[in-house]
Amino acid sequence: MGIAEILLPRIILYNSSVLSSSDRRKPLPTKVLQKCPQISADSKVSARNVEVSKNPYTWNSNIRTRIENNQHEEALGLYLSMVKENITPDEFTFPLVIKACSVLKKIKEGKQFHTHVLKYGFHDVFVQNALLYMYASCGFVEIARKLFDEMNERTIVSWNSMIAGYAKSTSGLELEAVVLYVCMLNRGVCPDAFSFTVLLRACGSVLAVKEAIQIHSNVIKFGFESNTLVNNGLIDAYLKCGLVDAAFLLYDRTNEPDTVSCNALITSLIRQGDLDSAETLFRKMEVRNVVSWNAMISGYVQNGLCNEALDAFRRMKLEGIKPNSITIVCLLSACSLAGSLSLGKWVHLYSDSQGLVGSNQIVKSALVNMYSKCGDIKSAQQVFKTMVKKDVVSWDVMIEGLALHGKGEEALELFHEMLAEGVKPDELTFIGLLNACRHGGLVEEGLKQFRRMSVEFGIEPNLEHYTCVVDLLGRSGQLNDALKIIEEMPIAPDAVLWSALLGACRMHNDVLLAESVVDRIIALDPKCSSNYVIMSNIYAARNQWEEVTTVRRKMKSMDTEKEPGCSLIEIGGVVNEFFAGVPSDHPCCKEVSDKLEELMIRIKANGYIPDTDLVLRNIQQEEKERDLYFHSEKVAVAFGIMKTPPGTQIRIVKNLRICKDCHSAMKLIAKVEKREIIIRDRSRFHHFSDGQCSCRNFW
DNA sequence: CTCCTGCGCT
Repeated sequence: MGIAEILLPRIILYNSSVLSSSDRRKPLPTKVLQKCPQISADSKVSARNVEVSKNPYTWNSNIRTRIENNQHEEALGLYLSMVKENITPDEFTFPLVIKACSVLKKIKEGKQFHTHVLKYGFHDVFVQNALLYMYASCGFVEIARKLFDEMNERTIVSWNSMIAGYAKSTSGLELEAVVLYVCMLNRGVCPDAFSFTVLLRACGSVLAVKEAIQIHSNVIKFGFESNTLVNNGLIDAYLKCGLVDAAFLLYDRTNEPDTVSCNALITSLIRQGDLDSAETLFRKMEVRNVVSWNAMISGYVQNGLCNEALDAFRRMKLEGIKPNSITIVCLLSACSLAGSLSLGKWVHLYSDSQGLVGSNQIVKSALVNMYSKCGDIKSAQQVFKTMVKKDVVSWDVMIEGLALHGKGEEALELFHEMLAEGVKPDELTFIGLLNACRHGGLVEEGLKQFRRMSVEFGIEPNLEHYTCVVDLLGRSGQLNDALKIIEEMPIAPDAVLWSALLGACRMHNDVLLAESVVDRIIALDPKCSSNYVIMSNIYAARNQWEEVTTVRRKMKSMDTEKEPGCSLIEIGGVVNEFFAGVPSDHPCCKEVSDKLEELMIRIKANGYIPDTDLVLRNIQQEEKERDLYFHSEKVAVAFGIMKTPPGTQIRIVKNLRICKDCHSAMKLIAKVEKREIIIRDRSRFHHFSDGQCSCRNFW
């Protein structure tokens, strides 16, 4: 069976259609060849041919073929075999293998080649250029510059490589690209098309409209106006600087619209939030390549449209376009968003079979993220372990994953490991850490890390960090300390931050503080319904029904609606969606209601007392209980129990936070049904089993 | 032989 026959499982999200059996997952082929077959063939050649294979020329052209086919790992493998065969590399070998290091960002191997170069004494300009670019593309711009300054002969490629190094740098050195370009002109070196394409990459960050226009005038001056590559670079530069009209003007003036410029426009439209126009442009394109499809898939995912993203992926394959690792990363994002473990697993197997995982850190980090977000923290940890090179994002996603699953101590341990390996933490590392402490009830530790971040690591806490700390203190009952933090922080608090405090007020029934907090929230964001809901919850819990009515009237006048609770459960490849309330539009609604009633009776016999304080309306006890019964996660659980064999794990994704009542009900359902129930809510994962929850009541 | 625009991880 060929790889092309593997089909994407037809997981239908937000819809109850049935999966057709022919589309089910088929066994996957074995891994891609790691070794290059040509090597063994070469080593078996007869004595007559030995002379030929001793010649580095044959090896060089083999290496070049690999590089042209994007098989950079294999190219480096060939070099090793070559050395093993006692063949001395020549001045043509090094530019090739060093280029492979640049593409793969293998600085360690690159440095080794640098040593070899010095040992063999190859100092020609090709080797020097390759080294220069290798250091620049691995982020060592200063080393590259040192090499550049020491070169006794420079070609236009040397200048372009150095300019590219600055232009692509993320450390604010983009301006240096322009400085060097001007320096080059002053020395009488004439730029070529490459000079402009690399220079234009610096636009959009430090370099703004003014510089883009200046570069454009230089393009005209040196006669590269009709060069497609340069023109595309200009279009992209204008888009990134916000001169969208100018970009479209350049695009319209082009005789033959190019795929690359179209892709840039699509990306820009998506960035502006205009998905419809992006779609229209995409449909009009005559030639669509993998980047075009990736741009659309990424656009759908950014807008939360998982179904459309998957659909685009199917159409892409039908058009015969081969997905690349970027496609995989986008798909994994969609899986994380939908919380669909089965789909995520499929994407993992599929990308492995296509050789798209390999040692790609970004794909691996996306996998770690997907497994954590889909509730399979063990697989996330397994993938993480296989990562040879870990960047700050890899550590961040793993720490955040452990936090989501309430493994606070493990997250802290990992953080120390990260520091020990010399990786510098960033803002998101601390979001992960603070979340880990929040979800693990580690108040002191959380405060310690919060203080550390600016003092030791020079990272100033942002609103999100403050929200974590306020939540951490608030949950543990230290409401005044939380308030103090807000009052003393150097940045202006937003509605979300105040909401964290309001939630804590609800938890500890501090109605006085809540009243002053809610006023501040309404002043900042009058439309957000959840705060009115929390406030009316506080009043309802104290039987202050008049106040409840006032809040709800105010909420109505503000034209806000409560976001409806919604839970997803995937069974046999179909995602079933349940909203709060008696299910009415699901094919099995009557059976689900009956099953739920039955479950409630059984857990009541095991000590379940409905927490009717949580119900908003002033209604009779019995009705209050019915309101609680039909929270979406309870309905979804009843459906899951009904539709799966005894003992099967149940996984649910919920859009809001799980409520206290559902939380205690789930513990008992897990116990009486002898099932493991895993619920992902807006804030974290809850693993229920045998009457307990993994969150130890911190959430 | 070396520099080549567009799409990616919390």
